[in-house]
Amino acid sequence: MTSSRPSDSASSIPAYRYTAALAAGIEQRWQNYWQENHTFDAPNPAGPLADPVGVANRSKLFVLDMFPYPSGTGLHVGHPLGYIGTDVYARFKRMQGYNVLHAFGYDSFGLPAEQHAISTGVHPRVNTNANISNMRRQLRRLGLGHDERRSICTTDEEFYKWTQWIFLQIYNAWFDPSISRARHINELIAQFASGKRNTSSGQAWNTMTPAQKSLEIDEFRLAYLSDAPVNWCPGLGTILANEEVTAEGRSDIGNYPVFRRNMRQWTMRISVFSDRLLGDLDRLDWPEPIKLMQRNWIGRSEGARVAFSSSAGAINVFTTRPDTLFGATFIVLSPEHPLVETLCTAEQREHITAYIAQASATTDTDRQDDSRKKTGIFTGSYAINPVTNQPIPIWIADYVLMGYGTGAIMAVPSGDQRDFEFARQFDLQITATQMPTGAWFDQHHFPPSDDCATWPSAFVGEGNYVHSANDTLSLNGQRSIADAKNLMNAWLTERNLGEATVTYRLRDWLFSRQRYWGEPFPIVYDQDGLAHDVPESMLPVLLPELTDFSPQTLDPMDSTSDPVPPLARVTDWVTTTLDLGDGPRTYRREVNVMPQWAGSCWYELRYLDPTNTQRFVDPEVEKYWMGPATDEHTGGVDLYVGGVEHAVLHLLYARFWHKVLHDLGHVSSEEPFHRLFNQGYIQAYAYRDDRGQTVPAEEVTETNGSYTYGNEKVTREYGKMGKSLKNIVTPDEMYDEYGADTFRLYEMAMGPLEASRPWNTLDVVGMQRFLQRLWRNVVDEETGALAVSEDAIPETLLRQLHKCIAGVAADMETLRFNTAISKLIELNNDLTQYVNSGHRTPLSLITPMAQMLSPLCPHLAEEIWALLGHSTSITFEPFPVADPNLLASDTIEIPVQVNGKVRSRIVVLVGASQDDLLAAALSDDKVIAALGGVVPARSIAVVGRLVNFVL
RNA sequence: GCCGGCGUGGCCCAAUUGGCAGAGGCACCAGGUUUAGGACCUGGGUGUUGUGGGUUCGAGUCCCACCGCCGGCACCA
Repeated sequence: MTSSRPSDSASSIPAYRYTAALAAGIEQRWQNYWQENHTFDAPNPAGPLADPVGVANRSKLFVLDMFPYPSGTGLHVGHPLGYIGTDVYARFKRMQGYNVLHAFGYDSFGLPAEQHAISTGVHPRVNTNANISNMRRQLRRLGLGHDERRSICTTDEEFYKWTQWIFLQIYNAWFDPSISRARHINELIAQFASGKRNTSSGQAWNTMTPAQKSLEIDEFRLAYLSDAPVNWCPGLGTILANEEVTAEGRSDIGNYPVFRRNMRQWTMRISVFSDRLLGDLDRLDWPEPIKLMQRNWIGRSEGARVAFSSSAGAINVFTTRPDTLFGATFIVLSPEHPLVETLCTAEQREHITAYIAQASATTDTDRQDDSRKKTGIFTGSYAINPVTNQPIPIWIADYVLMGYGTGAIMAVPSGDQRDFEFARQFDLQITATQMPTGAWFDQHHFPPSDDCATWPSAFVGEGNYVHSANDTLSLNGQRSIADAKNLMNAWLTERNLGEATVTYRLRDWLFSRQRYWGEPFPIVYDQDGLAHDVPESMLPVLLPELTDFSPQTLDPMDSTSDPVPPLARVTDWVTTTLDLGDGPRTYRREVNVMPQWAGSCWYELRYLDPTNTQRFVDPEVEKYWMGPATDEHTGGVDLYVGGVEHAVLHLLYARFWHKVLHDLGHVSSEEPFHRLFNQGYIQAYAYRDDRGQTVPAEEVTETNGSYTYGNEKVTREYGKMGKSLKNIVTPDEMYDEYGADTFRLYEMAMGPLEASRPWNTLDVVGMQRFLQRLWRNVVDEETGALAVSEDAIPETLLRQLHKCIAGVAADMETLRFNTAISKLIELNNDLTQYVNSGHRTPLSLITPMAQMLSPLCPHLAEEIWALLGHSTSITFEPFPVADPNLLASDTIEIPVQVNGKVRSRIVVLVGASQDDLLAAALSDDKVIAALGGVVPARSIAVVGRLVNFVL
C-alpha cells in the first residue's frame, strides 16, 4: 500500500490530530479496557454463567454471526462486513437496555486444514490453532463487543463431546409419522413389544434374537447405516452430501469429479422432516430468496400415483399432472427400473441390454444434459392407460431417473416438452388434452388446431380440456387445472387405480466422511458387525493422534477406487475393549468421521452455556435466550447474519437437528434462527496484462478511464478478493492506514448491508475526514485540550440534532447503517459550520453525538465520553431519544406546480388546509405569471405536500 | 429454459413508499489558507432515474414488454 500521506513529518501535523496513529492508541487502550472490565459479558439466568441480578428487568437479544472457518490466509476486508454489522446493532441495542448475547467462535474441523496437513506433515490441530489465533488478533483489533467467555471451537474436546452426544440423540430417535414428530427409540421398541406395531417380518417381537431386533430398529433410526448410492469423490478421498456437489457434478470444495456408487454410510433421515422443514419456513423472518431456495431444494411435488397394468403387473408412475392422463400415450421406464427385465420381449432383448449398458456408462450429469439428443428403446410390451383402456407402448429412456418419483413416467407429449421431443423422435402418438389459447398459436405463428401432430411444441398452461372423457369421467370443457386434478384423483382413488400423493426432492443426508479431521462417531461394532452406541459416560470419543498424514494416492478420475479412512490405520484405537453393560468385550470403532456441518448444526446453542459440563445447554438458559416469544413464535436466534452461500447446506441441516432436539424435549425453540439477514459481498477490481496474467491491484493506476501497471496497459475486471486475482486488501492494512473506527465506518457507509459492492480503498479517506472534523470539534488539535462549551445550543442546531436522533435511531433499528452515518455526517457538518463561525461545540450537542456514534465507532466514542468527564464506559449509556416538539416546525415550504412542473414555492403554516394552500398559491406572483390569466381546469392540493394546477 | 434480485450524476449510494430527482462519501472544478505540497475551510451537481409503452393532475417509485448484470434451479415426471 503506497501511502497517500508522504512524510507525515511531525512538524506539519498537529500533535492531536485524529490520525491512524492517534486512533491506534485510543483503540487499543479501549480494547484493553473492555477486556479487563468484561464489558461485553452477558449474564445468564441460570447455570455456570448465572447472574440473575444482571438479567433482571432487561429484554434479551441474541445476535449471531455465521460460524467462520479459520482460514489459513486470514481475513480480507470483505469478511468483517457482517461482523461489524452485528456489532453495531448489538451495541445499539445494549444502549436501549437490552441484555445482548453476542459471541464468536470457530468452525475449526474441516478439509482445508487436513489437506494442509497432508502436504506439510504438520498436525491439523497445530495449523488450525495458529489460524484461529491470527483471526482472533485481526478481529480483536476491530473492536467487536463479543463475550469472550463464550468463544468456542468445534475442535475442542469439550465441544465435540456434545456434538457426539447430539448424534446419539438422533441415533436413538425415530420419526412417528402419525404425529409428525421425532420420538425416543424406546417408545418404538415399546410399540413392537406390546404388539401395537407389527415387525416387518411379522414375527413376534419377544421371539426375535437381539440381532434381529437390532436390525428391525435400525430401519427406523434417524441416523442409520445405508447401502445407498453415494457421491464418491476420489480427488478428496471421501464421499459428499448431495448439497456438496455442484450442478456440474463436481465437488463444492476443490472442484474434483464426483461419481455415483454404492457404499455403506451413515445417513441422516432428514427426508422425513421434509414437510415440517418446508411448512415452518412460513413462520420464519428470512429473506424470501433464501426461503425459495430451501423450498426448491426440498422440492415438494403434489400429484398422483397412477397404476398402469402390464404383463409384468402394475407399473406405478408418479405424475404432477394427473389431469392430463387422457393424453398419456406411452410409458417411459428408467433403464434401472426393476420391471425392465420382465417387460422386454425376446426380439428386443439384445438391443435393450446394449442400451442399458450404454446408459449405465453415462454419468447422471450427462443424462441430465439439456442439449443432448433424446435416446430410448421400445421394450416390445404394452401397458393399459387406465382412463382410456387403450394399450400404450412401454419405452426405456435414460432421461428418466430411478432416483426421482418411481423411476417410471406416463408420457404426455402434448403437455410436456421432454415427452413431446421424445414422441417426435420416435414417431409416437400425441393426443391433445388441453386446447391452447389463441395467443399461444399467434405466438408460434400457427393456425389453431387440436391436432397436435402439427403443433410446434408441447403446450403447458391453462386451456380448455379436450379429448378427456370416458364413460364415467369427463374433464372436457373449461375448468381449472386444480379442479381437473381433483376430479381425476377422486376417480382414480374410487377405482383403486391410484391416489393423490406428495413426493419430495430432498434426499437423506450422507453423514460420514472418510477423513481424519472431524468428530469421531460414538459408535462401535461388535463381533457380529452390529452397531452399538458408546454410552454418554464414555464421551467424548477422542480423535486419536495421527503422525502419518500421507495421502492415499487416489486418481481423481478413478471411480472404482475405494476409500480408506485414515482412522482405519490407527489399529490400537480401532480395536477397543469396552463394557457396554454385559461385561468387557472387544469392539471395533467406526473409522469414518462426521462432516464439517456437524458442529455448525448446533453451535449457537453452546454459545448460550459454553462452560456447562452437565448438559449441552441448560434448559432454562436456552429458554431465556432462544425460547418462543409467543405461542405462534418458533423461537430461535433474534438476528442471524451471514452470506447467502449457506442457503441449503448449513441452514437446512441446522434446522433439522434443532427440530429433533425440540421433539425430544431438549430445547424449547422449534427453529434455530428466527430472523435471518443476508449481508452482501465486498468484491474488488482486479487487473490483467496482455498475457492474461493478473497484476497486483494496488500498484495499478487509473487515468481517464484507462488503467496502467508500470508502463503496461491493463484491463480491469471485478471479482472475489483472492490470491489468484491479486486484489486482496486486509483489515491490518486498514488499521495501519486509517484505524479501526474509520475502517468500521467505511464498511458500514458504503451501502446497505445486504448489497454487494466493490471495495475502493481510495474512498476510505472520506470517513477519516469525517472523524477528524468531529474530533476537531471536541479537541484542540494543537494542545489536546477539550474545546467544548456549556453555552446553550442555538435552536436551529438543536432542531437539526433531534432530527438526526430520530433518523439515526430508526436507521439503526432497521440495519440501515449507511443512511445513519450520512445523517451523523450531516449534523457534524452543521456543527462544523457553527464552530467555524466563532463558536465552541455545545456540550449538550456533543454528548448525544458521542452516544449516537458509539455503536459505529466505539473507541472514538469512548474516548470523547471520557474527555467529557465520564468515568464509566459509554457502552450502557441510553441511546438518545428525539423530542417530538423539536421535530415539528410551525411552517412548511410547499412546491406549487403548473402542469406538473414546479413554478414556485410557498411557505404556509403546518396545518394549512387544501383551501388555504390554493389561496396562498393563487396569490403568489410566480404562480400568477405561470398561469397567465388562464383559469385552471383542475386544482390539486395535497395537505403538507404540494399544489398542482392543470390548465 | 424457469424462478428471484438489481439497473439513479464519472464512482459507491439516498429519496418520507405515488408528490420539489439529491442526504452522505469519493472523484472533479473554482476560491481561501500555505514558501510549496498535503491537510483544512468556502462554494460548485456535472442527469433522457437501462429502453419503449401504459395508468395518473403527477411515476425513480405502480402495470406491461424488452435490454443488461448478479444469484438460484434445470430433461424433477
